[in-house]
Amino acid sequence: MTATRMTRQRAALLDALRDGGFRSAQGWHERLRADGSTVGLATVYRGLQALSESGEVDTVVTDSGETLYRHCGPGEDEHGHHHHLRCRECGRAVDIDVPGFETIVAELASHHGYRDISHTIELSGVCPECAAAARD
Amino acid sequence: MTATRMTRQRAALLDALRDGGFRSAQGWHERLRADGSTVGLATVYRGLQALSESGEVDTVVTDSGETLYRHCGPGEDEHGHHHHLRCRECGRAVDIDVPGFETIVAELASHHGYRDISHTIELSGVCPECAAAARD
DNA sequence: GTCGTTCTGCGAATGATTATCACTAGGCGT
DNA sequence: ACGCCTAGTGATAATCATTCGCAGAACGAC
Repeated sequence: MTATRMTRQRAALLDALRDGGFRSAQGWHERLRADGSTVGLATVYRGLQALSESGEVDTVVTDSGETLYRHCGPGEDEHGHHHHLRCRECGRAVDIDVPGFETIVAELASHHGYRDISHTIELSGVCPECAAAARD
Repeated sequence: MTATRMTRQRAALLDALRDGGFRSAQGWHERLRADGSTVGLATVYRGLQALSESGEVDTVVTDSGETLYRHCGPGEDEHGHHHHLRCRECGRAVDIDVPGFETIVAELASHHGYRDISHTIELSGVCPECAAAARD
């Protein structure tokens, strides 16, 4: 089996990840270095990728094409499909729930004969704090 | 003012674009070459970018990070914000309308105090034809 | 046809991500 | 505690989509 070892780097990543908010892979890398950990960029990418596959981090892709990562449910919610409302400025995000959306999507899909539907909802805006800050 | 000239390349792009379906920039480029036009890749990128800004093409970003382009409303529907159900296999897409979604989003946003909300909905699946073809 | 601008094409540059590969270090068995 | 085996690490090279820079070509108004 594929044993996953808990290394110093991985622990550091998980730890940093814990303070919520979306950050790019390189962003998390910087943060780790800032915290004193000597972690390679490649390792951060690998770690984030692994975590995203195991469902421990969510990922979103920005307009500019970079992938943002964020710590999410510990793992026990395999069903836990939810969405985010992310702040364009600071990356802070709140989990949201769009009632009935999944159902509507399923109906639309079958209506058109499409199968194996997957959906992505990306909501972004400016959070109260950043809006206030921007107002100067 | 910024006069937009109708060049051979741009015409060819618009023409190719007309047969619907999402394709990557490089995909459209290939198609143009296949049709006999000698167009540079950079030109295709520039053209698609311009068209997307003027609202004549829709863009979506795939998981792998490439941007797909597709001809859309001639331009008169500035309000025409709609979504797509795209086939993962052939790129064919149908326009869909998620009733009430915009409203729900607006409510959620204001509930959390977020402003200037923008949203993206990405629906993809396998269309009937491709599903049948895949079934062999 | 002439001219000023915009557009095109090419290749080089960028930026994010992934692969490579020799080396380090978890961690299980003893 | 000791060693071994393998997964993990890190620096760098490679990849891939996209953008830039610039010399020359092509629009289209006069």
